[in-house]
This record gives sequence, C-alpha cells and structure tokens, in this order.
Amino acid sequence: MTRYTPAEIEPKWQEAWDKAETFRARRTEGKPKYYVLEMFPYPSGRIHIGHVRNYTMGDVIARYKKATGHNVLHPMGFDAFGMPAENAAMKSGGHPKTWTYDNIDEMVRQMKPLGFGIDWSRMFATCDPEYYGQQQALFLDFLEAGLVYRKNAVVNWDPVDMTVLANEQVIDGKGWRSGAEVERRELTQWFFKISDMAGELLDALEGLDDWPAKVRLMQENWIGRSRGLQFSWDLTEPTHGFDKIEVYTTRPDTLLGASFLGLSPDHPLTKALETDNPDLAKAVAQMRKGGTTEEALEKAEKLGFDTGLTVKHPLEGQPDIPVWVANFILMDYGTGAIFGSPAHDQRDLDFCRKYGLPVKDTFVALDDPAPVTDTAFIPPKTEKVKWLDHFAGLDVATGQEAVDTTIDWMEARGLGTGVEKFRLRDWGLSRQRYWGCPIPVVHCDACGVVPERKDNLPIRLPDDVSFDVPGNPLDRHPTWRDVDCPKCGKPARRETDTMDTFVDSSWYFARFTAPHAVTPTDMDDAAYWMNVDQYIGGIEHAILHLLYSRFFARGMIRTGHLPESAKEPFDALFTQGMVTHAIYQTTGDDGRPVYHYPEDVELRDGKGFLKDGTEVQIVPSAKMSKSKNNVVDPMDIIETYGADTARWFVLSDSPPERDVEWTASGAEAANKHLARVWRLAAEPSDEAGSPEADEALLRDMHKTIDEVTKGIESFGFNAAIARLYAFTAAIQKSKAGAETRRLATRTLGQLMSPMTPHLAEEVWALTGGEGLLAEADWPKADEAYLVEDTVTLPIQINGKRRSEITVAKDLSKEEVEKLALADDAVVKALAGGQPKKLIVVPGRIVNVVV
RNA sequence: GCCGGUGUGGCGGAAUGGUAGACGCAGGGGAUUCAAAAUCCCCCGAGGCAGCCCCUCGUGCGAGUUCGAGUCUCGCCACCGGCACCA
Repeated sequence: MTRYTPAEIEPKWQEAWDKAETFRARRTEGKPKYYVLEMFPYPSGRIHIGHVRNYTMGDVIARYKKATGHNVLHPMGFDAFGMPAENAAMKSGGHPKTWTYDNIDEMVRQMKPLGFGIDWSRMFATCDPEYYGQQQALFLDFLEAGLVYRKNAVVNWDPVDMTVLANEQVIDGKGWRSGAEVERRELTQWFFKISDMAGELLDALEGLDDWPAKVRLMQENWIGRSRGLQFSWDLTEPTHGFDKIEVYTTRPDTLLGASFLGLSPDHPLTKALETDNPDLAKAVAQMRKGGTTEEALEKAEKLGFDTGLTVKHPLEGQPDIPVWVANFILMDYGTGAIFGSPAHDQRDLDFCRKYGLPVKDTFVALDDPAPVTDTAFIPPKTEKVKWLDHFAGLDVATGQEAVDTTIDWMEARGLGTGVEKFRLRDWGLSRQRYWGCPIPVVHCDACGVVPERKDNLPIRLPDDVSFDVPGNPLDRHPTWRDVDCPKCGKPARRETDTMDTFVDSSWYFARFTAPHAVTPTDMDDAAYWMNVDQYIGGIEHAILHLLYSRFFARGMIRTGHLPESAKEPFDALFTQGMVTHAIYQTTGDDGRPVYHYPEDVELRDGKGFLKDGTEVQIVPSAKMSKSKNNVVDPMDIIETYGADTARWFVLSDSPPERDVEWTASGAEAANKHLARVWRLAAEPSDEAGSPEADEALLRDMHKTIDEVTKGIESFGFNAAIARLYAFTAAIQKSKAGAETRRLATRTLGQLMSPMTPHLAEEVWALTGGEGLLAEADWPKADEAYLVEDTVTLPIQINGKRRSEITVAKDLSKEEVEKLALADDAVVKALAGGQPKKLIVVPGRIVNVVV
C-alpha cells in the first residue's frame, strides 16, 4: 500500500505551477479582473502561523476567483522600514539594511513551500530605493498640492538619552532604556492634512458595504464629527496681549453650570503666563510629565493651577469665573480651552471636587431631581430631562434639542457661532529615526524649506551609520546632512526626519499594480487592477492603516497618480482572527511562572505532563509569544505534515474572523483527513454499484458543490470544510459504481483545491483530470439535484419541540395544520381541547400553543 | 479613562428569531491484527427515569420583547483589539 506523501507531492506541483506561470497576473481582454490582497508582513525573519492563516485565506479567494474565470492579481511584499531593524542593530551591531534583507530572504524561503498562488515577479520591499524614491515623489506632489505642512507637535522626550521615544518605548511614563521620567516636548514636524478630508472620509464610510460594520463604526467614532458652539470669554483684565479666550463646547446648553475656564498646558496664553510666573511654569512642567498617548493623558491624575485670572460670563447677571490651567485639556482638540461644567462631565466634576470649585446642576432627570454629588449626570442626548431656569427658555427637552436651541439662541444674539469640528487630527509623519523613507526637502537659510528636485530622487539613506549612541544617526551624519540648496545652490541642510512607516503602507497596494514603473503608478495598470476587490488583514489595523490609506488614495487622485474610481481603494475588507496556542506553565522556586515548549509536554486526558511526570498548568488560547514559549513554527508543521495540512487546519476549526487555537491533535486530524482523500483517489474501489447509490452520491455531490461554493464566497471556510468532511465520508460509504465514485472524488479534490492545492492536483491527476487543476474551471452545481420534495417539520408545543412530521415540500398551510393537529403528541397535549393558537411557518416549523 | 468586539458540551466550534450542540478534537466501546501501527464501525451536554421512544435543566450573569431568544432590547461581569511614534 502506498501512502500520502506531501513531501513529494508538494514540491512537484509547485514546480509545475512555476513552469506554467500559472499565477502571473495578466491583463487580458474578455475576462473580469480580481485583485486580492493580504496585509503585507513586517520582515521579522520568521513567518508566523498567523501569516499562514492570513495568506491561506487570500489564496483560497485567489484560486477560487481564478477558477471562476478572473484575471487574478495576488501579490506579496514587505513592510520593511521601522524600529525593530534599528533595535536589532543597537543590540547586536550590524546594519538595519542587512538585517532587513536577510530577514526578507528567509521569509520568502519559508513562504514558498506553502504553495500560495502569488505573482512573485511583483514582489518589493518598502525599503527598496525604487519604492521609497517613488514615495518621495508622491510626497513632493502632495506638498505642492497643499496636502503637507509643518507645525509644532508634542513628542515623548527622554531627558537622559536626549532622544524622542515611540509610545511603546515609554513604559509607565519612563524611558525604556534610561528609566528617566518622560516629558512631552514640542518639535516642528511634518503633517499630512488629513483633517481637510475628515467630512469626506466620514461620509464615504457609508458606501463601504463590504467592510465589517464594526470597522466603519470605529472609523466613524475616530473621525468624530461634532456640532458645537465656539465663543469667547472676555478677560476681566487683559494680560500679555490677550483680552479674551476662545472656547469650543459641544454642550453649550450647560453654560449656566460653568464653574471655571480651563486652558491646556500648551495653550498660547498658558505659555505667555508661564514666562513671568515661576509657580505656573513649575506646575506646567509637572503637567508635561508622562507620555503622549491619549490613554496616559486620560488616566493621569487631574492636575490644575489657578492662574488668578478671571473671565466675564457671557450671560448677563452671571458671576465671573476663574481661569485654570488643567492637564486634561488637549491643545489638539477644539481651541485648547474649555469651560468646565462639572455637573455634566465626569472629568470636570473630579477636577472641581479636587480643587473646591462649585458644582451647579443645569438639568435633572425627570423622575429624580436630586443634585449631582460625585457622579456627573450625563444621560444619552436622546433622553428628555428637566432644565433648571434655562437662559434659552428650555423646560423639558432632550440634550440634542437643548444643544440646537442654545446654539440658535447664542447665534441670534451674536454671542457665538455654531461650528462643526472633528476629533480627527492631522497625521504627523515625521520620525526622528534612521530606518525610514527620507523626507525629500532641504532647509536653506536663504530660501527656507526647499523641496528636492525630482531628478535627484531617490534621496537614498546613507549606509555608513552607527547605532552606538541614542538618537537619529542621520542627524549626526558627517556628509549626508550637508547639501547644496536645490534652489540657490548655497550650503544648506537636508531634512533628517524620516517618514512614519504608515506612509509606506498607505499606497503599496497601488504600487503592486505596476511595481516597476518609473513613476509611483502607471495609470493604465492602476485603472485596470484597482480597486483591491478583497483586502484581508488583522482588526488591529481597523483605524489607522485603513484610514491613512483612504486618505492617500484621495491624495493620489488629486495629484494624478490614481484614477478617480480608486477613491475608496478597498472594495471589500475582511478582518481575520489570530492563531493562538496553549501556554504550558509551572511555578518556579521563586514563585514566578516557568514556560514549557509544547514538544516537552505530553498530553493525557486533557492534562499536560513533563517528562518527569510533573503536571503543567494549561492556559488555553493564548496569543503566541516568544517569551511564553508557545509559538508554533510553520516550518516544523510543513516538515511533519506538509503545507496542505497546515493550510487546511488554519481554516477548519474556527470562523475566519475569530481566533483559532493551534493544537497538535487538530493538525494530526487534518493530516489524516487529507490522507483519506488521497486514498480515495489512489486506491479506488471497483464496486459495480447500483443506480440508486449513483443517484444518491450525485445528489450529495451537487449539494456539496453548492454549499462549498457559497461557503467560500462568504468567507465561511470552516463551514465549507465541515461539508467537505461529510462528503468525504459519504464517498467512502457509498455503494455507487466506480465511474460515479471517481467523478465524486475528482470533484471533492476540486472543491478542496483552494485550501489544499497540492493534494487537489494529485487527486485531479489520479482521477483523470486534464491539464493543471489550478487552471481548470470551478465545478457547477446542477440545480436539478438541489431540490428536495419532502421536508421534515418540527412540531413545538408551547415553544418546545415535542414531535415532527414529514410532509411534501409544497403542502398547503391548511393541510400541515391538519396533520399537526392529528399528531400523537399534539393530541395528548390538547387532551380533547382546542389550541389557543397555531403557528405554521411553511417549510420551517409548527408551534401549537395550548 | 474612551471607542469597538467576543462569551454555546471536557475542547475548537454549528445554528435566515424557528428541532441548540453540524463538523472536528479529546474520551469510551468494538472490528481487523499473532501483536502493534494504520484503517474502519458505534457511543458521547448535565441530571432524572432505569433503560432504547419519556421528563427536567442548559448558550457568561440579571431583567425584558415574542407563540418561540444562542440570535433582538436594557443593565452587569470577564476577556480581547485600538487609542494617533509598535507594525
């Protein structure tokens, strides 16, 4: 008896596909195109089982679309700039470039045996000068189109290492290497004007029907459109050239409850006051400690400083209120100043309680007029509340009505303006780091900021750099930095900031349509291949990467690099879950957990034991992490079971949007199943069969074709696979004749081919298929086999299933009622009485209420 | 803290508001075998009743809508993703 041998089968078919150039993306007439893209990987050096799942899903779609008559584009590349390469260089010497390209080679070497139908001729890495040079060209066009500008923004500053830190390098408010308390410091930085498109990016979400609703909702909340009132408070005594303070509020209706006016520590007035008020300067310095993340700012203890200034209340007869500087007020949002209305905002309330400021209710619940104590009263804006002595004449109204009425009232009196604002901030793209795309501008004393000339692109990163000192090596590079001004030719200084790696990933999908073009894109190719028909990636990119890409597509249209139709570059989006793995741990002598490798643990009856018999604690479904020793290496799996098993397993056990737990026994089972299918093809039985069995198997086959096709089209891979398990068992048990069984087996292989392409080719060849299966047409279900003529209806009594009847499919409702009432269980339940109600849902269910 | 999501047997999970637990794993029993591996067949939510056809409970917790709720609504709890310099 021969055996299923993936180690022989898989390389053989990969070679055949290569030779036939099966997956080369081609533009041909008469066929629709299909562009499937998985989020490209960071070249960490090893592929991860999560990658296998991601790319397998894409490959299933790609191969299926090819079989259904599409010209498919399914490319692969690397998101290759970023911090890990610099960290590696700092840790073990070497160069980020060498590290990165070695990793890419290694990852490609690991990806190839998985048999993905990828057009490798289009591969690139974002750190290729051919790529980032075109990115620089895009930057210059964006600059010219007014989509890029410079302004000050805060960064995490490590005062010991004298360097800017990324958020992940700030741990509990301290620098990761120095341990020094991090400060927020302002720097002049480059920005994309994404806020200009906020309204458009928000409104267009509505058209993204094939995106998950949750992602659209997250983006909607992130962009955060709000309507509020902008107005000013006059200072009782003008100071430092300021006579009033402009505020923006989304709750102008609570104006009577104002008990203080709050300034951001970064507000211009704060900065002016700081110069001659050392106590304020000290307090503000304290407020600037800690990282820049919104989480850190929100969670930080509320700090305030009374400036001693007061402002006049815009409403007549109201007392003046004090001006405070408060750490929880963001300069980036609104005007950087607010009025605090503590009864209806928890942060304001906490602040007022801490500093002894008054708290005044402006409205109360209809059924509970008790004043606010330590919990602010913030009902939904759609709920009616009772207003207390409201200046615009409100009595009982919802929050939304109150806001609108108040804005109208204030506008009518010239006291303020209703304005629309967005939470979305401009996209800061400057990074004070080496391993990124250089920003192609020059700073000249005479000419100011001067864009590089396009013929000087790419501005290449210099290779002779070292990472022994903290900070950006470009900043201290002896020659790279010093250049002649492209405009006047005098000595000038090159911009040493590089671009955020999100820039790299915001247009790579467009570059794949013409990866070798001498301009960022080729408009013909872009027009043909765009948009991405199906984009697949992790939910962690739901906001930033996808929003930035949407912005970039619009920018590229404006600058003539994409056709108008590519405004929303991703037609459909699918967010897949992680692959997890159990953690095996014991407790060490020091009380800390000790993590064990899966291969050192023996599983018996759901418990795990080490070689010496010690029982280990099993933590199921944990995110794979090197430090927890629970990472499974796809290479080991391929070696043990073959690529098809790995591909089959990552799709089989969980719905693709959810996490899947890798288990050795699950992989084993997948492998056994593939071997079973192989045997059906390689060792067919020669039974004579019966016409009835033939008919039954054909019926099952066509139903399977139908269900698997629907499953693949709807990302129901696990359901499709469950069906294929069932069909395999059906063939095994079938008494159908040899010819029918052969057809069924060949079809089974075909239906499995997007998931297990190598095995499928083998089955195809063994069962008399012609040519390469990868080039063959997808099977079609014969409708005639899909219709059933009888249907089994469950009978419920009071909503609980008690019996069932089998009836003709199109039996009338009346007849079904009659049959149901005659059913033994129903007769018994009725005990001679009449049913209170009888519900018949044709083809589904009967419910008798007694 | 804010935004979004998830929660069903021992485990992964299935189920257009209509028979909860498809399919797979683990477990149990059997066939084949000198024996094993491999393969094949059967059973498998909990409890009751003792048996197959019956009853009760059961989809994180608590309410609600409905003839009928895993599915819809509200309130909790736990976990996961994001929070603009991780990618």
